Amino acid sequence: MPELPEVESVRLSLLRHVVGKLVRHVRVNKPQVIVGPRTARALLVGQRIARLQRHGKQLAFLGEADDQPCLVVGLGMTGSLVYLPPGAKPADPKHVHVIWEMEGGGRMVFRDPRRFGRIHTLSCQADVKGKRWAVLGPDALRVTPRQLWPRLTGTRRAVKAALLDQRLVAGLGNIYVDESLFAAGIAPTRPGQSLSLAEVQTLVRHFRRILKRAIAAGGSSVRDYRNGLGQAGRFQLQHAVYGRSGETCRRCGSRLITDRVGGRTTVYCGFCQK
DNA sequence: ACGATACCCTGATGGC
DNA sequence: TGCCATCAGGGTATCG
Repeated sequence: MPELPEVESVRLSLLRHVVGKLVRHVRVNKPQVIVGPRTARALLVGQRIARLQRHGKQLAFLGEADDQPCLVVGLGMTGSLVYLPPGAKPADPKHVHVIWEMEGGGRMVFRDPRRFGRIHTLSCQADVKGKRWAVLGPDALRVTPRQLWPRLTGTRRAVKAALLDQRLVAGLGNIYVDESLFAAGIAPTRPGQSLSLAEVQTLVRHFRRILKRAIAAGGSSVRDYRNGLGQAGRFQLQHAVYGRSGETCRRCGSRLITDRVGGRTTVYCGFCQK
């Protein structure tokens, strides 16, 4: 499940292989994954990729000029973007939906078995922020407690459901919400409304720290996440609650609770999280 | 208007 | 061994 740290790991691992490179050709196997025009030009053919920019869980491929087409990729649950050096073949050719051929013979492959991922084609750079990212909240690595507090207290929903809502804050998914709420000692079921500024300060401090550590570890590979070079992450080894359903709390030793909050499986400690 | 739920989709898993 | 049900969940649509 690519969340902010996984998408950032993909971005960092792709940088050196695609930035500054001309896109020579594109092959689309599954047009349904593309939202917007599907012409070669819209898919960056003939353009040089100048920058890779991330906001929340979304990754943008930007050209050199403001008025050139751009791509915004959302990986969904099982989507991956992998760079293949000249001559290399995808580890698994099944569910390969789009292939870009780059200058020099390298290729970038979009693969997504569950097909929740999307590639948005936009006609100019202004549309990335103006259209695609306008609906998203501040990036989770940049949001301040002062920004987040009114957003969380403005809803009666469970704080977990609110944190998963990309319109309030962008980048957190099921893994990092559970990990952050555990670290901050806040129960996921608490109404957003009930959080004090001090609690939101604690929460922000913890999710910033956790996200940065996760990026340093190359993300969490729970099932099939891989970075832009096909490598697994290692942060799943440091999870305190996610995926530890029924096991004991590392802080107090009591049995972790498994519940459904915000429509998602949620693991937390009934004693450490109030 | 808000919040909860259904849906999309495939692969892994477990029970029989 | 094979079959079926269940679960995983990001984002969006739809319903109450």
